[in-house]
Amino acid sequence: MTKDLALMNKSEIKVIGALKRQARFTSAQSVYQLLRKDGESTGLATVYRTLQKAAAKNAVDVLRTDDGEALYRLCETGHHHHLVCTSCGKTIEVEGSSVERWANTVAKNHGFRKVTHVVELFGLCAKC
Amino acid sequence: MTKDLALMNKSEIKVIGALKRQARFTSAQSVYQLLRKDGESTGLATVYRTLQKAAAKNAVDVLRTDDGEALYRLCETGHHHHLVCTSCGKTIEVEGSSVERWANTVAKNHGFRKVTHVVELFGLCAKC
DNA sequence: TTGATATTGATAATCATTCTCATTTGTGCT
DNA sequence: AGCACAAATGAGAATGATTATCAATATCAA
Repeated sequence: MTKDLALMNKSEIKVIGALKRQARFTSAQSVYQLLRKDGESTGLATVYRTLQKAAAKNAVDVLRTDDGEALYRLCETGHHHHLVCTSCGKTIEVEGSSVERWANTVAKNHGFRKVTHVVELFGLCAKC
Repeated sequence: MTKDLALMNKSEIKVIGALKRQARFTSAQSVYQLLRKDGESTGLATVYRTLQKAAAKNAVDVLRTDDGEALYRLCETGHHHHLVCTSCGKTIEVEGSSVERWANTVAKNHGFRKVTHVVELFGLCAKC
């Protein structure tokens, strides 16, 4: 969920605001370009700093392209996963309670603690 | 599963062979260093080429570190997922038929085709 | 052996991300 | 308002994994 605007400083408002306007996962570089087009003077370093801080506190979701580039997205709901169209980038947030249970069971069976999981789905959407 | 050695050329044998000796996910840079320590003259570019080709045909598994570095691993079984210790790197291959079913159902419900999924678990193993 | 073709290793080039640091901005205090 | 000091910022350099380039080398059929 989006952090209350009142709790953000000016840079965070600009960066997260720009991200909010994107419907799909967007790279830090792209966010930087978008801000520049809007006439903002925000620096690239600030964009990276802001996005990483936001990701660290789960305010935005992150995933990686095949070549390792980090993509960010401001999501609506709490914990969820994504179904992403590899052609047009359309992204659907999906629930996965069965996956959560499975992950916890597997972890417990092997004596693992503090387990987190990465679950993302990719494919071609109906239109593509 | 490992491609038959007879079908590999010399470079592939060296690179995949070095990877085979590693118990955990290993970077291309590390594989290169390992080969050098063994006195091999294999070039860095060849290591990258070989690992990527192998990954493309699912002969090795790939995952990414938090900073985007690609890590490779030669796995035993067919399609599976991993439970990785974030401290020592110990990796366990796990099955997830329930996850596969969930992924297919979700994809179908949203009209997606040719769906693939990324599912990895991270945590602290019993020893760490 | 010979010429066509594919592979290789050294090295340079790319490019996202991180680091550095001088400057600006924010904040509490008087 | 004026001031001291901490935090945030932006410009540009530095880093480091990955790619691209290309001449040298290995492969192999005829």
